[in-house]
Order: sequence, then C-alpha cells, then structure tokens
Amino acid sequence: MPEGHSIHRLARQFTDVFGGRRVAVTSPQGRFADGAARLDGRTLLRGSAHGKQLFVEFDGGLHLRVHLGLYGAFSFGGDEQFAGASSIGAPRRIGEREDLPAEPAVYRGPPEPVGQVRVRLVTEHGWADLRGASVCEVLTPAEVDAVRARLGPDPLRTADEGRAAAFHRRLRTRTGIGVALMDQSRVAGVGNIYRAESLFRCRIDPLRPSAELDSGQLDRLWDDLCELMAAGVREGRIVTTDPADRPDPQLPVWPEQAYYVYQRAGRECRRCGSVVQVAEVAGRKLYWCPGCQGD
DNA sequence: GAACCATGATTAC
DNA sequence: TAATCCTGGTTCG
Repeated sequence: MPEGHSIHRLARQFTDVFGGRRVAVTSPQGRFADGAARLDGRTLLRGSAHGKQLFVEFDGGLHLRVHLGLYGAFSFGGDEQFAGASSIGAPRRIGEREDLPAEPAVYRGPPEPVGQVRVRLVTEHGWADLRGASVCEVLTPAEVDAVRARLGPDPLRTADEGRAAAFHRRLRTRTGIGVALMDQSRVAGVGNIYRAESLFRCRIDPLRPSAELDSGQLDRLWDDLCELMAAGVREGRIVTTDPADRPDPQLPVWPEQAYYVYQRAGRECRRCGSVVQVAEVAGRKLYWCPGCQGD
C-alpha cells in the first residue's frame, strides 16, 4: 500500500529490526542476484525514505534503493526479539487458512520462498522478503544523491530545510493542481489517495491550474499534507475524515468512513451531499466533490 | 478459475 | 496515450 507514509514506516522498520546487524542477502527469484551478492554479509546500518523511495544503507557505502511501484510489498517475520523491535508489530497473517501449517513454536529461520521473491534479507532474528517492486538496485552515495535531487520536498522529512518554500516554488505551474501533486519532482510521497483527500479538505478544485492558487491556499495544502501523512505513519493506514464527519466520532474508523472522496464516486459527499465525481486524468482516477471543490 | 482492478512510474509510439 | 512491469485482492461467471 505504497504512498509515502508506507515507505517511511518501512524505513523505520529496517532501522529498528535490522539496524546494526549482519545480513545475509539473496535473490531467490534470481533477478537481483548480482545486487544481492554485493550486499551479502554486510552490516545494515539504517533505512531512510524520501517520498516513495526507500533507501537501506549498508556498511561500505552501499545503498539498496527500492521503489515498490503499484504492487510491490515487503513481508517480515522473525522471533520474539524481532517482533519486540518491530515498529509495525509482529507480522500479521493475512488471509490465513485452516489448512496452512501452524507457526512453529520456536523460530527456525525464514520459510521457503513463496512466489517471486526478488530479495530476501536474513539476520539471526528475522527476515524480510521483497516482491513485485518496480525498482530494486544497489547504489553508491553519489547515485543516491542523484535520485534524491530529482525529488520534490517530502512532507514527512521534517528535518529537511526549506521544504514549504520548495513546495510553493515547484507548484508554480499551469498544470492542474491535481496532476501536479502526483508529480514526484514537485512534491514527493503524495499518491492518489492523499492528493484527492487533501484537495477535498482544502476545498481546492483539482483541475485548477496550480499557479492560480494563492499563497495561503498553498500553505494550507502543505500543512494538511504534513498532518495527514504524519498520521498515516503513526497509524499505518490513511484516515482523512475528521471525527465530526463520521457517524460516531468515538468509534474506531471503519474502512468505509476513512475517506471523503477517494473511491466514493457516485456517492453523496459527507459534507454537502453533492454526488462525488471521478474522471480519468493523466492515466489515474481523480476523485472530487463538485460542491465543496468548485470555484 | 478467469477477469479485472489498484495507494506507481517509466518507456515507447 | 498505450504498453509494460507482473502481485494480490475482489468480482464475475
């Protein structure tokens, strides 16, 4: 589920559970055999993220760069120490079936690879498998810098200087704000959900040329992205509805209540009752409320 | 079991 | 703009 918040969570997970540990690196699928051989046996130092790019640093100045694309995913597992260090908790078994073998009481290492495992990282206490990524490669520090130089400011990289100013600068374009927000060279980490939801929350028409937005609107948009995405990192899911816009503000948020417009085409806007619209724009589905986000 | 679709991005035409 | 990468969940028949 890879918008920027997921990648930042992955980065933290790598630091927490593999940081400072020697890692055996393989490519069961074979497509990353050369890269795996370069990393095998090194100590993993830390994970970091910029937008949807994940960087995992190893000793000797080598960095693993991963981009999950639309359907890439990591899965993790390990012993009690691994689960204790994990920032995303013990691995959940999704779609568990009764005929699956029971989890062994004692951790004896990673399971047989299932499907196309591009990379497998194994330490004494746990493992990580990568499947379906669109990018998986080993980079030098200079190459990492080159990748990052192509990216806009990331709402989740709070330590980076001048981010709000960079956001303003890079959104000075005639491109529609809805398309501009998905352009990773303008702002990094925003995907289809965050763009739709933050534009709704800021009452901005997604088709409006970005450069027509005034400074206050851009400020509010940036602040909202920072807030929404930080919440996404904390909670491990995207929830953009304010409690007041949910049936019972006290109750846990059901998936159906999590968004204002994303995947709600044809349904009534939670705030104004207008019918939520969808259109294919630049190859992606764009959702908005004509009532709340008109001019 | 097939078909379709997705929180992404690059490449070719 | 379309094809591609090639996973996994959901929907269809």
